[in-house]
Amino acid sequence: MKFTKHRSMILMILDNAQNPLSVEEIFLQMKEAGSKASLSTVYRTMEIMAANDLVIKNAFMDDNRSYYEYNRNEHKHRLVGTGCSRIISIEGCPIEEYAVSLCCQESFELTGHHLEIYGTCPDCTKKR
Amino acid sequence: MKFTKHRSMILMILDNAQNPLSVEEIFLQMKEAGSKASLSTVYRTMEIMAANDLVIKNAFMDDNRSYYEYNRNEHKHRLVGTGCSRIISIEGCPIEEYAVSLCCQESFELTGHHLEIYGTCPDCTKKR
DNA sequence: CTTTATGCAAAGAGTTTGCAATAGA
DNA sequence: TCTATTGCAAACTCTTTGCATAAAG
Repeated sequence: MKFTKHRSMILMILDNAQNPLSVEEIFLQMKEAGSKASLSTVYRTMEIMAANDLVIKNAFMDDNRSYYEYNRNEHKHRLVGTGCSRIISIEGCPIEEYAVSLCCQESFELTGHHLEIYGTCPDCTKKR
Repeated sequence: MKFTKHRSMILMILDNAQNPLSVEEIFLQMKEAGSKASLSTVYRTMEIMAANDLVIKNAFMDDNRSYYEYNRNEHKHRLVGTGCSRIISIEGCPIEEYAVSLCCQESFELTGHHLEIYGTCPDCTKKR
């Protein structure tokens, strides 16, 4: 796997992103930054990067598009304020132990999990 | 919203399904059962049913397709086989108690959470 | 009878692919 | 040099839409 201008730009964009980005969003940010990469290059690159664990492919958006985020190799969960998108990182993992025992019981080989908790933050609650 | 043959058949299929079904899967099952519904009818129907909370639209398969499941109005989590999309429903909610105490501690008002556990099922593990 | 649902075909998104040209190691 | 990457256009898949017809309430 070679490291080209396009690829380092993609990684930089994802590294700076607050949220997972769609291929089109990545492509547009590249364009803004002066890149002339083609859309198919971005598609191909994202696939390769996901296969190499440089990025994580997400599908939680239910709009039939793929989203990608930088893989920081850290296991994190978040409490997300649904009113304002305020985010609180959760210390530790409240589900790991459960996931292990569940997989053991079902004879699955555990590969991961996704957990996010949603709520209304104090400020948003006050405003109502 | 009118109740037609097509619609009751779709609900019946989803009610009997073990997993969320793609539009195409629903369409094929209808065909097998003798229905001549068109694909676009199924697409339109699923959208309407999701808007009316009769079904739940899912997007966790990361193949950029929509999946639908019958809405039993119950809180459910699952263990998803990443190799074959086999799904095992989890009994109870392993995170509810934690979510409540976390929100209490952060002065958030809990509104919900998303939890999904991923693994490789026994069959997929064998095949490797 | 009025409104909503349906079938069909065509259009629209998002994504993938073949191939020749290009650039990294 | 040699192989991996890129751009372009075309192809592909999933989904949506317009419109005339059919069926439900």
